[in-house]
Amino acid sequence: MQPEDFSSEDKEMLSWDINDMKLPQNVKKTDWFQEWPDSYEKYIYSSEDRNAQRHLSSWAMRNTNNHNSRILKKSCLGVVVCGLDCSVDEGRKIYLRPAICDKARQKQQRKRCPNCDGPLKLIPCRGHGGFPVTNFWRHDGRFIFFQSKGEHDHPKPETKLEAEARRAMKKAHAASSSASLKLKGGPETKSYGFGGATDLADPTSTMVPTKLYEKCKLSNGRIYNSSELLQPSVSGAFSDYSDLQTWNKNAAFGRNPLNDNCCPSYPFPLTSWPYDFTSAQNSSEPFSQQIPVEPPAPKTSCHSLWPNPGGDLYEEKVHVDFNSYYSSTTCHSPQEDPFLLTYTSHPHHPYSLPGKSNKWGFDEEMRCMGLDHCNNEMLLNLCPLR
DNA sequence: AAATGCGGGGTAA
DNA sequence: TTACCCCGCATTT
Repeated sequence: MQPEDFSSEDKEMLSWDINDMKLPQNVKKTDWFQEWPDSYEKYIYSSEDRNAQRHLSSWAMRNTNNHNSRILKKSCLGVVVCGLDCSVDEGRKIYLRPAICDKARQKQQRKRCPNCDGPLKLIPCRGHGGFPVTNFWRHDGRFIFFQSKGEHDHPKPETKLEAEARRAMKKAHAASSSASLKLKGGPETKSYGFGGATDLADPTSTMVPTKLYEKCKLSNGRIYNSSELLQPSVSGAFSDYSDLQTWNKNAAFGRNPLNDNCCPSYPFPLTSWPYDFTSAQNSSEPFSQQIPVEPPAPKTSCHSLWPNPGGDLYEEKVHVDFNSYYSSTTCHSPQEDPFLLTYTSHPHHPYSLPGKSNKWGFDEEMRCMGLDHCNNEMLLNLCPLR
């Protein structure tokens, strides 16, 4: 679209700044929640959007005091990598999510690489003139305005959900290890990053805590079986990113190769379709409020089938599942651990989308997901379950 | 336990 | 003034 094609209203929608005294209120079209906002972007979300309400991002963003209670400012913490630059299988790298809490982050940095036991290293974000990328949130009227400044100059970390699930898993492993130690009276489990592997059966009926099971379901839409939960694994690993410079060039500019892979290369390692209609029906938010009015054309094809698209990434299992799974844990292979995240710059599955401007990246992802949803059965057939 | 938000206070340009 | 940062505290998840 050429600039002259914009109406004055469109221009108003584009020209606002988070610091303006007055922000546009005649918003006709709210944006779909962006999980990985990058570069200099602005979005207007519905005030009903739970993810926007919580100022969520899959980048590790911490609160920053800007002495302005009207505008919430957050800055990026970067990504935690292995100090020895180790690789997991197929060259994947470890990209952990920095803990948001200062104390927890210090603690995290004393921990070892889950893959090689080397030291961990925090790569700070310097994407905004040498400072961390900043995100700004402002609630105004029926909308939540979002603005980001800077381009992330580092790989994506695990999402919040992945990190949480990993923690939960580690905890459960510790618990199960100590339980087995008590039972058998001796150390016999080997640590694989998450802790010792034990042969548990169905997670719904055995030692895997229900909470963990739910958490794993929640993290990316999959319901893992116990062998997946406990197999030797390394979390937060991505491939082909040993050279950050390459990444930077790739990410230049305004986009990130991950965004090109809106769907996993191994698209649907799902043991069941994750959408839970009961949950959606029970949603406290009216469905109509969750859908941005007049969504961009690409996603309209399926948006009516997409339940609660602006819905809760992190609260209601279903939506969480999708958004997190598809946009961050791209390119799963059937053999992969659920938390082995891959990072490929060469999408090779039939559902990847061509390069595009970052602006609609997530919408495209949503479209992709919508398509996936529409073609659920077909795709499940295409991608046999383990 | 960790994430999140708030706000006091500091530094540097 | 602006834009960073650090810290402690309270609340939520």
